[in-house]
Formats: sequence, structure tokens, C-alpha cells
Amino acid sequence: MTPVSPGGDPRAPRESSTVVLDRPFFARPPEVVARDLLGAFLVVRAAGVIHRVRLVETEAYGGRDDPASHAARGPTPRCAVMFGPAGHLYVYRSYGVHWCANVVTGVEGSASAVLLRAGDLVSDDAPGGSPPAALRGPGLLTRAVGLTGAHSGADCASGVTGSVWFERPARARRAAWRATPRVGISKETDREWRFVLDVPREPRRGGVARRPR
DNA sequence: CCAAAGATGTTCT
DNA sequence: GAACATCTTTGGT
Repeated sequence: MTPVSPGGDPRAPRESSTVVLDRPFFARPPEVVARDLLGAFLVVRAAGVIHRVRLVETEAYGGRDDPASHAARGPTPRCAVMFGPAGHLYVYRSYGVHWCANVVTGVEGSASAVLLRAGDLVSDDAPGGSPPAALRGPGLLTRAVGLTGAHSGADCASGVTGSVWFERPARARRAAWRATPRVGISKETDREWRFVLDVPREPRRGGVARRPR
């Protein structure tokens, strides 16, 4: 990671104004929240550095009515956060290796959530900073911004005073999106609750775009 | 390029 | 023990 520039950079590109997503935003059905999170930004503040990820892929998970959900069999020590109020993070360990981050949605007790599957890491405002990185997969996304199980239960719907929150551009246009079956599950596979930004065309530069050096 | 194996926390059988 | 809301590494076509 690039260290914070001490004097600030007057040439830092100025983002257009953004709106912080509040609790009513999350207190809606998971498939609605999942779709509306596409194009929004996950913001994580860790050790004085702010990471911003533009979300491009999400998945909705229900509660007891969804066999593919961790909450299908009721609250456990791991997924208890899902049964709490909306707008809190639910971070769990996947295959003993990766961290996966969700936001709790719906009315309290419905135990629904949205899994953050992929995004684009926005470069920091440091001059010559690292270019945007494509974070494909929930485990890579959490690792890039430093989200771990320690963040599970954190409230990310009470403004920018915490360490995690969500933003969306004030002049938000409805982005084109696509719904598909969820990835990596074996139950309820016909439910199309995976949402991805519908990119017009993948920039294909005539075959393998290997970066020369 | 595609397929298979390996790592390993939490939960269920 | 076995299954998982996964990703990396290795080895074979």
C-alpha cells in the first residue's frame, strides 16, 4: 500500500458528491439491496488508509426460507449477526482460508444478507498510486481492503464515523445489470439472486492481454 | 488452456 | 468424518 501523502495533493481528482447509504436502504429485501449495491462503493478505513471498492457483483441470501443461506438452520455462533438489524456486517471464514463479507438486510430477524462477491479497487489519491485492481471473488475482495472476522457485527449504516460504510454517487444512474443463479452452491440453484453489472463489452485486445515489461 | 488437488474454520451427520 | 457462499498451485492435454 502507498503511504499517505503528508501534504495532500491539490491535483487529487475530485469525486462528485456521494451519498452514504443509510439503514432504510439495507432494511429491504436482499435481492433489492443486492441489485442496488451494484455500482456503489464499499469504503473501509484501516490504519489511516481509506480503501474504496466499486461493487460489480453481489449475491442475495435469505433466511430460514433459503436452503443455501447460512441462516437456513437458525442462528449459530457464526451467523448470529444475520438475525440482528440490517446494515451490520456479517464476515465469515470460507473453507478455513478466506474471509467473505456480507451486509445484513431486510427487517430485523429475517436473517437475510448480501454477499459482496467482486469489485474494482479504486486507486488512492496519491500521485502515481497503484492502478485500480479487479477484485474477483469474495475472498480476494476482503483481503484487498483488510476485512476480517473482527469486522463481523460492525455497523456500517450509521455514517462515516465508523470504519466501514457504503457510498453511492449522488447523481446515480440506474446501471445495467444482469441476474444469474448463485455461484458455488448446490441448493436452490434455480434462484437467480446473483447480480452483476452488465458490461457492454470486455476490452479484448486481440487475444491475451499480457502486459509486457 | 483446462482439470485436479490442497489448505482448513464452522457446522452438520 | 463430510460438506461448504473459495482461491492458489500444480500438472496434464
